[in-house]
Amino acid sequence: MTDSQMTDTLTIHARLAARVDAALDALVDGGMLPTGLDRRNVSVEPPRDPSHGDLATNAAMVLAKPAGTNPRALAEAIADRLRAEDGVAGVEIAGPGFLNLRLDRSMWLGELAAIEALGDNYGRSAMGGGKRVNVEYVSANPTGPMHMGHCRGAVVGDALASLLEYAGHNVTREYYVNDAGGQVDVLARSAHLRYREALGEDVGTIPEGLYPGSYLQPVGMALAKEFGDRYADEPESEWLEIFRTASVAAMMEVIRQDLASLGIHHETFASEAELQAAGKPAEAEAKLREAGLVYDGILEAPKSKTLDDWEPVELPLFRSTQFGDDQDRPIRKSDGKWTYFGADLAYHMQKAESADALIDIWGADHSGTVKRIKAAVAALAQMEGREVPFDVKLVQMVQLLRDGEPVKMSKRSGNFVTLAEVVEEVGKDVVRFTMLTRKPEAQMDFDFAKVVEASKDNPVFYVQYAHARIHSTLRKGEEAGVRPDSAAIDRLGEDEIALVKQAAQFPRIVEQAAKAREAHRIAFFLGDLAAAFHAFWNAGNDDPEKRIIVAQDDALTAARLYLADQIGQVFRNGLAILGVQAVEEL
RNA sequence: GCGCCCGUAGCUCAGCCGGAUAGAGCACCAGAUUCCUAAUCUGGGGGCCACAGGUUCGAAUCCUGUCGGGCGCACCA
Repeated sequence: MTDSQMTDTLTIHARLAARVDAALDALVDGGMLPTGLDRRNVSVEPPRDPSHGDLATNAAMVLAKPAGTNPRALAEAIADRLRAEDGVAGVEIAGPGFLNLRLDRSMWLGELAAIEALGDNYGRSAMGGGKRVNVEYVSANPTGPMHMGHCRGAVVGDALASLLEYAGHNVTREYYVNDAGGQVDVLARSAHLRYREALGEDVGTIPEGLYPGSYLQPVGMALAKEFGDRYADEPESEWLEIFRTASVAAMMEVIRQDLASLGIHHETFASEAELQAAGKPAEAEAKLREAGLVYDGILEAPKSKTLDDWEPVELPLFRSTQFGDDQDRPIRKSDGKWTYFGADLAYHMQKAESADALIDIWGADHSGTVKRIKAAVAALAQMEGREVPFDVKLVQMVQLLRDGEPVKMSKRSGNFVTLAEVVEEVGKDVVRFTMLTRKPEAQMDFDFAKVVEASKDNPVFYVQYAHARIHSTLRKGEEAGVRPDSAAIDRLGEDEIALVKQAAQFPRIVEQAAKAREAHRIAFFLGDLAAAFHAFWNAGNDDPEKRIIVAQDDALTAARLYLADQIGQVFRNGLAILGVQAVEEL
């Protein structure tokens, strides 16, 4: 039995969903429901208002219509089945046909045992069924260090990859290296200038059109050391390729370090240059031409602005309009080289060969190109009959603030805030968690002063504080000679059960977040759980009997420590998905 | 002009596949500290879910339109 299968059989939310399902099966056997009803919209989840019970299902409302019966009657029949189940204390029918379930205490206390047994695997799910999901994120151009503009997409992509993995998918984290376009030629020329500088030449100010950043100085020095003055006065044709390869490699090394400082490690770095060298875009073009999806045509002049040098030219165009795009898109330029899109199209087709689903994380400034790339993947389905689900997640800009004032960034002058600087200043955990406290498609501010604030306004801190409190309590207990023990677990009261109920939502939250592909839901769940734990803790301030460590009552203390220990486990598991450390002390 | 994202409390934002009386934090008001970390907690006031239609047993959620904000609209990357 695998870990994820264990989760499914042990956790409350999975068990109850299975029971509702079984009740429906029984009604099908008994002839009350027709066979083959679509149950995808049947949910089993806690009602918003806790007074309605522990769990509610909408099964009767969803199925009544297709079954040709009325919701109340169907609800009665389902309720009868569920009442007979062990651990179900009561079933009520409410409103238009909700079934509200009340569970025995023992069911909830049993969830603590499930957390203990599953440990780091509590919350893992088999939902993904081992499907191969390729998540492409970051893919920053290899022309310099990462800056803050890349940060959010990097974190969002990485957390999403972990989340999907946790939910039972076979995930590949991929970085697409744009090492074939004009910008890497600019990089090579910039490196050549720094190379001459390293040889002792006074290069003055860096000319317009070259990358001015000082991060290229070490690259120039390394090249000077390797080649001496061999290429100092040679024409570009002699050195461009060599310098391009060397400087791209150097930049990728810098980027890998930047990513590592955020705890991000991609399994695959796919090179655009290699893709082209392997003839992939040409292969794709041939296939598409055969299917009538690429033709030679003339592009309309751009509508946004008038270009002086615009001339209508015949180019190979991909029929993206057939898939909802506004315009067909060129895959090659008039000089015969591949456009970015032409190569990207081939790249996505290649990715689709070895994946069951593709996800790209892009900056919102690329929103205009979503349709054409989705068209490319859709074209693949049309040509080969293999449909690969493909999501492009757009991540909005982050506005950097310092004391409420925007921090100015200008890439042109090389004067941008690098990722490394920010991580150095506020720490990896703060950066990661903060980026996940908002849904990715909403704009966000990142205020240096606020994100490092040690108060409950700061969700990073608030969650870590809850975990640290649990840890320190366990330590205190140990000092007093009491260890967590479930022997007296029946003595836990309603407050404790309420905390368990909340923590027990974790597996369900993981599945829903994975399905929606939204890792930020884990962050919000942890924030809520932290609030519940702090409230629970505070009750002990008013009433010493409610403290976790209760004087003169080792059995009860052990039971509460056991509870705290399991809640701590849920924090650790949630934080692990987000790639944030569960600290033991603040 | 066109495309994408956003619009929920004074502010910053959650709100699951349509579900029951729309939530949290900040700010504001009133409280709690002989305490296992008060870096915290308890209670209170505060809403036309931008607006107008539509779909249906039911809409903040789905559809259409309008308004407002952001991003984008090269054979660039």
